[in-house]
Order: sequence, then structure tokens, then C-alpha cells
Amino acid sequence: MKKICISELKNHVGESVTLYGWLYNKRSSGKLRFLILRDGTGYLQCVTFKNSVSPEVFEFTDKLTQESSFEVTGTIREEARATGGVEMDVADLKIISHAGEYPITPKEHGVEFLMDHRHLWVRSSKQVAILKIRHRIVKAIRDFFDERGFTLFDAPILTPAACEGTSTLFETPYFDLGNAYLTQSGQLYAEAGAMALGKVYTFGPTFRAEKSKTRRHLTEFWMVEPEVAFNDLNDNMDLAEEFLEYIVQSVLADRQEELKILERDVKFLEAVKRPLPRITYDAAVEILHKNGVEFEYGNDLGAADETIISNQFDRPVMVHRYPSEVKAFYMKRDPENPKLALAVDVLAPEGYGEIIGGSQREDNLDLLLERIKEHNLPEEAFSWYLDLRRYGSVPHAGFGLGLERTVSWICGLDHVRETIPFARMIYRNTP
RNA sequence: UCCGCGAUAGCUCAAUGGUGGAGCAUUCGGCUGUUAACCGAAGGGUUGCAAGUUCGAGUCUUGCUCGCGGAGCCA
Repeated sequence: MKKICISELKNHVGESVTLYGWLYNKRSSGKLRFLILRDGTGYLQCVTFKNSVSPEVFEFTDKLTQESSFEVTGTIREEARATGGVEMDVADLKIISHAGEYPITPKEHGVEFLMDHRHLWVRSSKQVAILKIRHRIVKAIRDFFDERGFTLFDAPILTPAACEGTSTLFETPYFDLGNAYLTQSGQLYAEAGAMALGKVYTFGPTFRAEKSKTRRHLTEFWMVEPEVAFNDLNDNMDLAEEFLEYIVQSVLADRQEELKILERDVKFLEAVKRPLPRITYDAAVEILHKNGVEFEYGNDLGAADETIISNQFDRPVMVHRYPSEVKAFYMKRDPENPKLALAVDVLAPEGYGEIIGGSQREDNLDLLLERIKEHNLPEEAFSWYLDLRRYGSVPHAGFGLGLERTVSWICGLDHVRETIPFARMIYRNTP
């Protein structure tokens, strides 16, 4: 027999069906029991009258504790008073497994307690909604690139050295070859892929051993990084804005119910349409000065600065052409002003900060060698990367989008720890 | 690493230096339409750890541990 789930019930009104799931909540009133069943696809109120079931079944309803698993059979009926629009009149019920006292009650809990019970917290309705939106965003990311002729080009997670040289890396012994490091970016490998396949993207976990302790940071997070041969900075920004529009509009099209559960004000999301505003770093600094911020030209933008800048716009804003000194070694200099890098950061609205960082890459061998020396990076570790400039170097560009920051922004959350099933942070690696 | 805040029942929080309470959860009882249901009752405590001040410390002082928020760094 084909199993039916709660999300399909609108097609089964008037039928008798059997459902499997867990008890989300229960209310009782004399000879009446309201059992809220959840099965991962939705919630259903199962109404049990004492007179319409056997005494044994009615007794079961009192034994069902929160999160007990059970099988329930009954008739599906349209019901305006029910949240999902349908209800079940229970005819039969079997307990699959009785749950002990469940730690997460319908009342409020603190962050520490919930994170300690993350393996159970993911059952809660808001967490389920967030994880479904995360999945939809991941699908949008894959669809977007797949539909545009990109090839998925998986980068290694164990790497011999720093990709960018700046951040701290997680280190692990690697047989007789000394230490290996968990990747902080697949980008350099993606560049090799772009020279082979033209348009590629990497999508996988990324690791930063920085002692960051903010609502925007995880030590393990997912990043998607497209890299395109023959693209310049403008092409890169065109791609980024089309990409962001596609992601947000996909979620709006398919995940309205989940956004409602999260009480997300979708007007901020509906505004995410091309073109996205593009301003230079110089213009961004001007905005800061106009708002009375004492900002020294040449510094990188801080979190508070990003919020002030993004608050000027109703949609994500692209800030491009940063001082090259605050950016990575592989970024190409602006031919019209060598003090600037052909970099672009995309700042999400509502103070969510940087969700994309990208650039046109330095394609000249000699200049790249110079940069590696300036940054005191070990040249031999980058010899394979330099080969990309020795054998048919071309202009190319790409960017990285942080998945969890994007989910956090689209869901309107106040911390990225809820955007991934099991967050890894500086003071937490359990459960 | 630095700055700020915090730790009291299973959970969320109260308690003027003077007998540690409430709501939820649990158990029992009541209710035929509940929406974090409601009403009644019961059980539940080494106040994060260690020392100090005091006749007396959950409360004041010092140290430690753990957590939360922010900065820097970044996606």
C-alpha cells in the first residue's frame, strides 16, 4: 500500500487514510481528544470522540505523550477551523513507540538548551521550515548553474596549504606528507576547472578556524563558488545579481507557507529583482561620511558600516573596486587605478551583511608572482596555480556565496546557527 | 584575543542581606471544539564551582568554569 503523507491530504478529502508520524501536541476536553500529528510534511489535527472509537483506542490517546510515534486511521474532512484546512476523524490508532518526558516543551527555551538538544530541536515547526527553505535554496543554486551550462567541479576538502593565506586553518596530520588543512575556499581549484570547462561551480563545506564569535559566523559552512573563463568584473556582477534574483524568487514561489511560519515580512524579498544597485567603494565611503561615520578611506568595511550602506537600498547592493590592500592576493588590479582591486562584495539588506564576495582574477603571471611575494605566501605551494597563467591564461572571474548567511537573510533569522542542521561554532561541536 | 552581560526546579524566569516562589513540563482528577486550551491537586532545589565579609549570603567581595552578545577577521 502506498503511504500517504499530510501534505497530500487535500486530494483525499472524504477518504479513509492511514498516517504515520509523531505527536506534536495534544489537547483534551472530557470525551474529546485533539491529537496534533506531524510527519515531516505537515501537521494534522486528529479528532478522537470517545463514542466513535473502541475504549482501548480512547485509552491510547491518553497514553500518547509528546513525540510518541503512532499510526492513525480515519476519515479526512475539510475543516475551516483547522490550520491546514483539513482534519481527521479518528477511527483507529496504534502506538508505535511511547516517548519519555520530552525536553522541548511548547513553551520558550534558551539558546544554549536548544542547541544542546539540536537533534530534537530540528523537529520543531520553525526549524523544519528553515531547513525546507535551506533545501529550496540549495536546489535553486544547482538549478541556476546547471541551466546555464555550468559544470559542477568539486574541490578537495583536504588541501596542502592556505588558499588565501590570511585566515586560520584547521590542521590535521596526513600520513607521511606532514599536515593537511581543511579547505577555506574551493576557488583556486575552481579556476583550474574554468580553464578546463569554461563555466564551473564548486559547492561544498568550507572551514575557518577563526575565533569569530558573531551571529554571522560558523567554523564549518557551505559555500557555492562559480568561476567563469573570459568573464570580467562587470560580467561577474551580472551573474551575481541574476543568481540572487533567481534564488529569492524561487523561495518566494515555492516556500510561502514556510516563510509564514517564520513570520517573515516578504516585502524585503519581493524587492530582490534586477538590476541591483552597484556602487564603488569610494561611493560607499561617501555614504558613511554623509551619515557621520568616522571612516578612514582605505580600510575595509566593518559590520556596522555595511549595515549603514545597505540601509540606503531596498535590495542587495553591490560594492565594487575596493582598495587592493584589504583584498586577497589573486584579485586583479583596476587598470584605471592600480590601487583598486576588481573586487565586488554583495551586501544583503536589513543588516545581514556580506553574502557574496568575488572578483576578477589576476591573469598575468608576473603580477601574480609579485602579489604572492608581497603577501609573504610560499611560492612553491602555488606552483600549480601559477601554471594556470603559464598555459593559456585568460581573463576570468568568480565569486563565493555563503549558504548559511543567505538562508539566515531570506528566513529573517537573527543567527546563522539555525540555518544548518548541526552548527559548528567556536564553542560548540556537539551534538 | 579584547569589551559587555549572564548562570536559581527538567525548561523560562521572580525573590529589599532575614522562612527560595510562579508559569510550563510530569503524575492524578474535571470538562464534547481545543488552537502555546482551560480549571483543581501533588511531587520536584547542594541557587554553576571555590574561598571570603557578616549574627545571617540566591543577594555583597575575589578567583575559576561555562554560556550569550559585540569587535577584529570573513561568506
